[in-house]
Amino acid sequence: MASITDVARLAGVSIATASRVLSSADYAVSAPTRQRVLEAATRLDYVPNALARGLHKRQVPVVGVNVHDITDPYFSEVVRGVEDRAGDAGYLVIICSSDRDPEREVSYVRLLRSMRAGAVIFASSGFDDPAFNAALDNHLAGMRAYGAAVVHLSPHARREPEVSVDNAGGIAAMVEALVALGHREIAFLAGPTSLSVARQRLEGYRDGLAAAGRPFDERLVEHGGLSQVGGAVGVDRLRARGASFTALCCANDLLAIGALRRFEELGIHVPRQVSVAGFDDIEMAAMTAPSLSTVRLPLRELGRRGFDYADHVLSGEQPEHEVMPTSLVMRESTAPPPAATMTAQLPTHTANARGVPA
Amino acid sequence: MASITDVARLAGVSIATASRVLSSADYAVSAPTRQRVLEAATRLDYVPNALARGLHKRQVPVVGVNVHDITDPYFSEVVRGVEDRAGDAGYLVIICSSDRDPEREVSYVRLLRSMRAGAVIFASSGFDDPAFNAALDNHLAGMRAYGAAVVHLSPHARREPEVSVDNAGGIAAMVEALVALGHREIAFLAGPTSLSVARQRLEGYRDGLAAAGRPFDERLVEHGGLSQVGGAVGVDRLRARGASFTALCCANDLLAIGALRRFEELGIHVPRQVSVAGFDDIEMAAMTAPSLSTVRLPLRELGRRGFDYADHVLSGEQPEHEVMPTSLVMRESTAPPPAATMTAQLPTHTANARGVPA
DNA sequence: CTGAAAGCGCTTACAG
DNA sequence: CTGAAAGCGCTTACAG
Repeated sequence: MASITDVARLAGVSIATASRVLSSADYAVSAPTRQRVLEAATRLDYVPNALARGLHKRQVPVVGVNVHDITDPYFSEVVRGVEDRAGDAGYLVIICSSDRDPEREVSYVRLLRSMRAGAVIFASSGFDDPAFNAALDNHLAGMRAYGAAVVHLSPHARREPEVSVDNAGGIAAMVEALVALGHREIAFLAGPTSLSVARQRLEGYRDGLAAAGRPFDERLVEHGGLSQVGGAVGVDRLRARGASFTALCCANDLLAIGALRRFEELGIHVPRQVSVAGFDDIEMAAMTAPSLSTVRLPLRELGRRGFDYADHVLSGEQPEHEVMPTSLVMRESTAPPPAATMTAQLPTHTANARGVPA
Repeated sequence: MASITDVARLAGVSIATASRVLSSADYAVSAPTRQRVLEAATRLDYVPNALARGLHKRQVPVVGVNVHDITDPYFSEVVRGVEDRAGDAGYLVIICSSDRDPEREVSYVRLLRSMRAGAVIFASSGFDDPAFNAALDNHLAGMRAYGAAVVHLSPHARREPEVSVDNAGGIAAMVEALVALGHREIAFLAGPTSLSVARQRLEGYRDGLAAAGRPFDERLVEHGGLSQVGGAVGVDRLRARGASFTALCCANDLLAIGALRRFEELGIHVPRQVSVAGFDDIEMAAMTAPSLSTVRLPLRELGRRGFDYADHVLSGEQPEHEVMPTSLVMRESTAPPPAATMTAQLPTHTANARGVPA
């Protein structure tokens, strides 16, 4: 492995001069000298040692991305966006799947700090654990101390994200679209209140209702895990309670797909008897039967902007916070409501005309 | 940012001693001294500088994973497996999505080399471009020179993978299962011959046929991209040619899903009129209608073994190569064949009884 | 069990 | 435009 010393020797210059031409900064070096150094470098197959360089620069061109789980399509898409831009800037991207485990997250950030990563991007939303947040803030402060950029793509410990997606606006738009289709009673399958993203989406549901002039009725809301099982359970709970609705809006696609499956099992036709809408537009959303109407999030772009933001911070700027718009994707799972409301048509255990729990 | 010097000073010992207790190697240090150093370290919130350490050790605890695209579920699953084990070993994982672009792959490996990554794992299969392979081999040699481990999870430039999945065996097992269901004419949608993985799977198709005592007929094979579009196109080509078959085995799930959709459009019932089988068992395979019979690959485990292999190499061992078994997942898309062959039942443009092109 | 010192491979003021 | 030298923060023979 040739070092800069070998290159300098072969070129017959000092290592300072060799460094000046090799480090690609535009130092004033005479053309012939520069030439000789470049030749020596290629001859020796010189590859600079990023560790040595980083030791001096106090950081290395590496960006860590904190995700819930890299196999979750939401996050792999965001990571890919980060990678798109990182590649252009000569940065390597490290993935940190914390499985929403505060301890793992802290330990990853500590590792990133120890590696003197130039930036961390938090793609997954935070926890409300104070002890954990203190430890995390401590490491983040340590990172900022050596000049690293810290970027959040979702709410994190009460701090506003630097770049984010308009969760509330997206759900609100879907609710309004459902109202425009003629729905008057729209139920909502929310995620767990412990997740800030889920809270934002629930907020969007209220906003959409308000914008459409419809009242908010908490009996039409069910909380649960953001999974298919959660969707099935949500449908059952709503029905057991005799909730009356013609459309079901969900906090994410998995929830919606779970609901779709459950309705199918129950022999309830979507969208003829009930409309179902998701959120995220994961790949699977286009493949279900019926295909899912949902809200598309510009995830890859979110990742790109996240890196750009970090890049700007690294060059000493103070970039603007940014909220990226979502877009509606109406497919087969939504349609105008049937003449009567669901409970009037469907056999539920305890249903009554107005959806009041029996 | 406290350095080891600060810790040593506060503890009243030399930095050599501080290093000996902090580097976690089991050096002989008196208990009270060790205690004082540890206290000083926590007091100062000391986080070791991995760059300085790596500069000395000539490598850093980082593993790069080369993938086609991190958003492809196949690869994100493998990466997650790598991450599972890397985490235990204190390694960080860098993802390198090369989009099957030789130049990008080479540039990523160069970057990994410059960062003195402890290991590279190639999850995606290689190219046959000689110029590219020379550049790649050069960087890989450079990495081995400083002690890095190089692991392949699929065939790469004629080299046997260190750890891999039994592609041929998996397809062969599916073909045999289809024969066991009663199918005698089984068509195959292969991937592009330029991909070694695709070649292995085609080989498996031949193996399975041979094992079941069925002849290989090249008119029942179609090549194309490993995508849904490729699946639809493959079905059309087979039919246009009047190929006669009761089961369609595909080189991957996307191909199979594309075929499923195409058959649906054509009004051909799966599995009543034709059985369809995939390969990979991506998440989507369980969600299609009908759900897809396929071959499950232990992808996460593949990633784990890949890291384990690297880890063993790093500790100076010479681990055994390993081929991981696949398993059949029979769902709704396969069933016994109809009494007559497809062409006898279905209206195709140029079909005739024996499937010979008109 | 502990310390002084050299060295890992770069970069960047500081002189000239 | 070029070089000598200090320093980034560690680890590890080498002595004692």
